[in-house]
Amino acid sequence: MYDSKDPAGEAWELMFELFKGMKRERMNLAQEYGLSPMQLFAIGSLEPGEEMPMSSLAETLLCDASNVTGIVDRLEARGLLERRAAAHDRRVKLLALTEAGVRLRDEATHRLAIPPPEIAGLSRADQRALRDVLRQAIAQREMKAA
Amino acid sequence: MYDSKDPAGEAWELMFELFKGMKRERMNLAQEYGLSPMQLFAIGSLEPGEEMPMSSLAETLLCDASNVTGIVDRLEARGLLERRAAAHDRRVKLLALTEAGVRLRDEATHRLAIPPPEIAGLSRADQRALRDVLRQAIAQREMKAA
DNA sequence: TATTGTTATACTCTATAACTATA
DNA sequence: TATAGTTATAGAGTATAACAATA
Repeated sequence: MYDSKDPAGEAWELMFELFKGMKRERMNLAQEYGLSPMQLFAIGSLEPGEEMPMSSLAETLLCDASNVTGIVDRLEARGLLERRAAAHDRRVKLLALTEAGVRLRDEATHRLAIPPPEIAGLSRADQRALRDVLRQAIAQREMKAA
Repeated sequence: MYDSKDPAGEAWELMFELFKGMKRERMNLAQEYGLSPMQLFAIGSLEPGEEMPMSSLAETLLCDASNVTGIVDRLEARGLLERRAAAHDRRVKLLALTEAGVRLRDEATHRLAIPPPEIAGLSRADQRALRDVLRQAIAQREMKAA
């Protein structure tokens, strides 16, 4: 038995199909909360109970630091997060979710973590096989970094 | 042997890790061509040699039809596509890639189709296993649609 | 009457550059 | 001097509503 085509290429192509569905879902979810997709992503990037400098959020969001000012302004006006002073460096502002922010984040994160029908409908054995190969894939990345 | 956690949920979480890397790659590629991510996505959505109504592109892009006017304006000004009259319905405008558009699209599509190191670094057996499970997953979708 | 694409409007995201206040 | 965050600016994406041409 042989492959008519590169299996890695086909696998990547198929994953892209699933990715498109996720994009739509994220847009719908953001709209439900009255947030833009980027605002929802920002909320999701903050860990409840932890503080993150604005510069770190800019890296996570893959955008310039100047954009974060506006994004954070709007989320702060909505009462979902707050700016706090950093103890050791008065230039730095630390971001932290408010109680309302934590609630929204937990709910949204939970809903986005639910696998789509394409994955949920697989047999348990196929789900485990998929998980195992993906663990391998991500492990490759960590090996390379070291 | 048992699972400490839902395998579908963990698989979905791991796929999300790979998606994040793809987002960065798409942004970098668009910037190389001097296009916005959305403009590159629009170019990639048009099949060389085929025509697509603007309304269809709006559906593919997951945005309102009014946005497509501006996106297409900018791509047309760059000489990457053109508007054509539809024979049967004079309200409709058909979009078609120019020669330059086809060249750019083919090159960008080819580069985006290259699997990331996480997938390329898997053993051939793992790549096939991943492909087979993803074929199953997408087949689920088609079964449901019928 | 309904539909396709456009325009007008208002808001958000985006990068660049200049600025403030710290370090 | 260098860095964290802001502001100013200009361009692009976004939805809504109103519109023209056509069906």
